[in-house]
Amino acid sequence: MLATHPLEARSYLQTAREAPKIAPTTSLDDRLAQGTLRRIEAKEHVYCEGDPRTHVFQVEQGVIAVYKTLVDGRRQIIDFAYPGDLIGLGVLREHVLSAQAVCTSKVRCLSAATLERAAESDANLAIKLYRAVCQELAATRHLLVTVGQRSAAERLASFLLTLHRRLGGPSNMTVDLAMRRSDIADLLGLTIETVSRTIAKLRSMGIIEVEHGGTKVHIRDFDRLEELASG
Amino acid sequence: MLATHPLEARSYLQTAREAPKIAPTTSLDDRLAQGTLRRIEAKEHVYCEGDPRTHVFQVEQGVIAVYKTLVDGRRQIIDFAYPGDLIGLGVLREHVLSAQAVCTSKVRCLSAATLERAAESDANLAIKLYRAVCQELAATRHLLVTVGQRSAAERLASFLLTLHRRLGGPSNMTVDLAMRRSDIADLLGLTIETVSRTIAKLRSMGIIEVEHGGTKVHIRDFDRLEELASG
DNA sequence: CGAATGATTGACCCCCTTCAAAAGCGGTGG
DNA sequence: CCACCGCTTTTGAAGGGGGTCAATCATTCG
Repeated sequence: MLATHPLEARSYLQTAREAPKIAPTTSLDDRLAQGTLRRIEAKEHVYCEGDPRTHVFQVEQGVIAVYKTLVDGRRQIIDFAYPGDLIGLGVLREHVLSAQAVCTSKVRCLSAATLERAAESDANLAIKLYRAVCQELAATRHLLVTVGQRSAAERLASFLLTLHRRLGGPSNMTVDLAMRRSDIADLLGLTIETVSRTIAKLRSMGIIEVEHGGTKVHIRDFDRLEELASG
Repeated sequence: MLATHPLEARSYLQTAREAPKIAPTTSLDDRLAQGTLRRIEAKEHVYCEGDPRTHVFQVEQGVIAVYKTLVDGRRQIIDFAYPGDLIGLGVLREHVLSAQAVCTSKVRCLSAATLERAAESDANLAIKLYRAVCQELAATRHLLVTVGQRSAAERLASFLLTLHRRLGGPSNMTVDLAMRRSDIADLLGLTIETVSRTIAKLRSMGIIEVEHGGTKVHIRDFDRLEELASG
């Protein structure tokens, strides 16, 4: 059967002759490696709500905040994307969320149309996308539980532990808060004042220690932090 | 709430010769049609957190609440799954959430291992799973924004509109609340008392009308309800 | 009917928000 | 070097939205 899509035709021809640039079963990472690298300054947007969804991005360096704003300006951060994370996946032609760099970052850009068309004939790739979205779904659900059910202190504890799991290994007890208090507040459904006060409270309880002008948090009592986060 | 996509043409194998039980490219719907139908009584569980993830389910009838419980009993409902929605997808071998019937329901059961192994060699199927999870991710994000940023009245309005979009067509202004107040509360991160009071408030504002002993809601002023939900 | 379950309503209180001010913390330039 | 400025964070005081506790009402079902 002849391939009908442009990309498939290309891959098919390439496989038959020369070494293909994009083989029928290249991995997601192979494809991403081919994307161009883009540098994003702090507070610059990777994409905005309403933009045509032309690309999918993989964070290489830095932190990207993915968020939704309401008409009156209220903002809910859905996720902080760290190196390795994919952002911009979806089924719609336009972005429903915005993505903004928390600090100077680098992202690899990959054509969404190409990627998703390729996935239509490459089960391996499609499965990878499926798994990536499943991971993201799990993270979003976790945040939903935190925001829907937990107190301010519990939310902060949960947030710090998530950062710790994602950044430092089990031994590294210091996590770097690249984001501002307002970002943490908008992630956890709190105000900056409450975030600040709650951090102070955790500090006074001897659970954490704040360094470097409030940008680094050292976990002093990991067990109590976990207890707080789960309760 | 993984909505499946429209049934596509049957695989060429099936059209060309006999119908195989599971052709290399059967659609998700074909596969689901082969699953056994299981009746679930109200309050009965489809699966529980910690159970081995042996099956994926598609709701055929009724409503299934997918939720997570904290150690102290607090509960966050992640989603109400309605007919057509898929539940139980994921990458882990065990369930991380629980699923419980809100009212007497019917679900179609499909072996998770079989489905996911089939997806590894069937791009078409894998893409369908990918899209289904994307849909669910979008819905979960929407709920997260609601719970993280909106007031009680706004949450209720958002909830009612979501139900309306899902159940009644644009013309049907009456939505059936199959679930109890406690379910709505646990979905929206409120208490049953607040849900009750807020419904009363919307009623006194002339936006909704409650019928059938509190189980049905008639939307009297759709525009004001939308205004509330988006604000 | 009477018991059980769920929904509503009331009174009180607390956690978090809001409003306001002060204090850090870099940068820039005189 | 330090004064100044903008930005962010911290801290304080006051108020409110929703939680908690408790009583009443409604509905269903044995």
